[in-house]
Amino acid sequence: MATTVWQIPKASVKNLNKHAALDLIRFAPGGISRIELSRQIGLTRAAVTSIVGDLIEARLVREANGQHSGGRKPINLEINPDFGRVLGIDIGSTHVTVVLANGLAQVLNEVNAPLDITQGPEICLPQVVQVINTWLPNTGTGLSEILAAAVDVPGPVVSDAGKVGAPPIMPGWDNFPIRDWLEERLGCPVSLGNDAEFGALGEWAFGAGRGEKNLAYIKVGTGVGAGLLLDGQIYRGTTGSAGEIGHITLVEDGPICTCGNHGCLEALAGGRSLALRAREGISKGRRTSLAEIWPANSIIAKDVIAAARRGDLFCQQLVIDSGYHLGTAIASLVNLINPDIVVIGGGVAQLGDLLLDPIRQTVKQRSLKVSWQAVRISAAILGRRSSAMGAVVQALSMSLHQIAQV
Amino acid sequence: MATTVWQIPKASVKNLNKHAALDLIRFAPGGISRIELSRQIGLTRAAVTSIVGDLIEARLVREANGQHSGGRKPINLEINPDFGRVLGIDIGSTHVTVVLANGLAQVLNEVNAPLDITQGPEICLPQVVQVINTWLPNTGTGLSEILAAAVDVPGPVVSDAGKVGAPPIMPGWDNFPIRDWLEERLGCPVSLGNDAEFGALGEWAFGAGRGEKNLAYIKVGTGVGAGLLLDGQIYRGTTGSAGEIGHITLVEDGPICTCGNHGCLEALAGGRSLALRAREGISKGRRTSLAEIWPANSIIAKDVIAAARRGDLFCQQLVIDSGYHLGTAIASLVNLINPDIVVIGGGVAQLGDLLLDPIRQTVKQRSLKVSWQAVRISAAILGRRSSAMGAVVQALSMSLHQIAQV
DNA sequence: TAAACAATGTCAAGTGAATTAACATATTTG
DNA sequence: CAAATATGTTAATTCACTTGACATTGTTTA
Repeated sequence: MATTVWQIPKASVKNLNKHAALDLIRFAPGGISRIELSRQIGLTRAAVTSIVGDLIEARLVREANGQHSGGRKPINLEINPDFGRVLGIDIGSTHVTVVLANGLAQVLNEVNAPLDITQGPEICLPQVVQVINTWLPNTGTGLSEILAAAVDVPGPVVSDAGKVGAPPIMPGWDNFPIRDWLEERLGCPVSLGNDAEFGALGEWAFGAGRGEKNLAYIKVGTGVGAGLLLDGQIYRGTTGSAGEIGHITLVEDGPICTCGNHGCLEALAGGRSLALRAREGISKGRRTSLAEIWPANSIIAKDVIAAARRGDLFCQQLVIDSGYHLGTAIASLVNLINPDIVVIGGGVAQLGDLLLDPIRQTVKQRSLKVSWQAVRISAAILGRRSSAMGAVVQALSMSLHQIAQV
Repeated sequence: MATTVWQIPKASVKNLNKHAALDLIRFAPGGISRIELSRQIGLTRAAVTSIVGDLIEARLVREANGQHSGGRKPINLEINPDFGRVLGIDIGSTHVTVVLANGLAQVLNEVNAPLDITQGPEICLPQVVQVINTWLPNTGTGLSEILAAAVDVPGPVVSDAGKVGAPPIMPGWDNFPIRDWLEERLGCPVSLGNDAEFGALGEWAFGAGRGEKNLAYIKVGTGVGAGLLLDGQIYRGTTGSAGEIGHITLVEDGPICTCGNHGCLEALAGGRSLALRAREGISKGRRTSLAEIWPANSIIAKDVIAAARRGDLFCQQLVIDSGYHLGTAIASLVNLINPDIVVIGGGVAQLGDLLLDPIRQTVKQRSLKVSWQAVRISAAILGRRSSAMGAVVQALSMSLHQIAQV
């Protein structure tokens, strides 16, 4: 099993084993004992006793109960939920979700608010802070109690700089110092990431791909993007734009995409395309419950998904078509990446096998046997919250490892 | 810069810094000083002095001369070329190449021999050993002087087991204990890898992608495969079949491929396809110097490449067509992986820009701006020897780090 | 040319995270 | 209840690394 997500900073190579132990404790479902730690890290029991002693003294870890067999009952260790609280902030193209979590990454409270990302950072970010400032006191938590926060946005991120690259969906955000701006207003360390990347992290830590070594999370929202977790580490690529599966060309002269090209996956299977195809169908007189909506061009992807769920055959077919296109692109990904699991997230993933079956079928047909036999294709377990939970994981990584530093 | 290729075994986490220093010395072009090591590893000068002292005492490293500026001249360090010799063995579908190298990975001697991989391991492997046994004594090196060897084969490898997965081009090799068999006959540790994977390693260490963090090596031979080096580490995927770019579907109802599907990249742009398209053109009466060859179905990819080189316009067009198909698949790879560099290797890569320009053009057209702007697309510098050199790097990794262990 | 400066490299004492080897504790089993 | 088994702790020791002083080797300046 992969052990670390946290990129260990150079200054702490010294305490490598302490950080390794901390991550093993964090991500072990149901806790882990000292002896199991010693086996996995490769240290002696004595060394682990000493390391765990430090972690308990720092109030990061506590002892709990677990099961056993044979001799003496092992003492289970888990993160101390009261060591502190963090925020996970998921900024989408039309909304923001903020999650308050404790040390165990348990969600204590949550808030949603609409947002229009095209309005740029000067409008959006103050809105986000405003939402937090009015909501947080009601949860019984002061802003000063927050140890760290992580934010994700739907575009490629230059993570060292805390800015976004050149996102087509985020006009005006280019070069704005998102992380620094938020750190100042929230008064705590902030980490900036990509939504699909954090989705991958969330599903890896607490979702469908728990503990897998190689995971791809496909976020099918307004756009389509992938977050990659390879050999147990988030993979960002050279300029932070790895995983841009949405702009793979599938159909030579297909419909035009927001990126300027034709026939991109996003233009064939994304939320925008789903709505568009629904409207086209209606104008051609296809039989569907959506025909009642007026004006027809107010139909959005959410409507199509809801109708498909209710049993609307036309909308179900639209979803299935999306599945085949997604499957084609995912087959390429499976051939190239050879992952353990592909997790499908975003709105349409709620439809489960209706979407997944055509994906699975296409992947089986279009990728190498060794690769498709090894891969599971599942819907996101954390659903709408995959990315926010990934942000929580990231925020906890920051504060846990920072405190463990000394 | 990426520092390690060698996957550090658990037992040596203790000497982490010693291994880090060794790799920095190995891959620093023109040597590296103690002070530079201390900066890059993050240790004090005193600690580096001690570590380097150990390495010199073990005869792995020696002092050499370099340039300076300012105060005292730094003493450059390099691997001691005489610490030992290794073999790099590249098994292709029709040939085997064996390279003898010293500690600095300098090629001392080389041998080529034909081979038919479809004859299975019981025929091929004894042939390989036979080639080595007759050639090696002439180089002034006894088999007993070889510290380690690395072998690559053109199929997915289960590297822990030292066997191949389920390669379509390698019937009969499935489950044969290639590594163990060779270790016994050669009397030294052997590492088994995939040809594209070792090609990536070779070009990363001494070729076109020297020291890059994220590199993809595309081997265009009889088949088409990619080796991936991500975040400075070889990436193999879950079952060792990552990088199978050759079986990405490009054309829905395209020509049939060896894998059973239709329209795979390999069936459109691989060596087999190149020869096939040449024969088809001839039978249609196209004007080409290849028409002289008789019978027409004896034409192979090598002939087409040679003709294109001589200026045969028909053959050049075939190569350009291959370039566009390769470009389409590489555009997907660039979108997904966002690499620093894509290195094109194999026979056709000798043609340089004739092949690369259509690739570059297609990638520019079909991938995201942030990604194609960041990526270089180059031909392999090591040419035919990319994989064999990667094998040398791997073999040296084994012996250097094993000796440094204690 | 000598003195000052600058950078690299080494040495010796001290620190702390690990190992080793013995012991303590808790739970199941005969 | 004793024996067996597994987990966890303790104290002495080891060794990689830091600290701070010093040595070496080069350039620059008075």
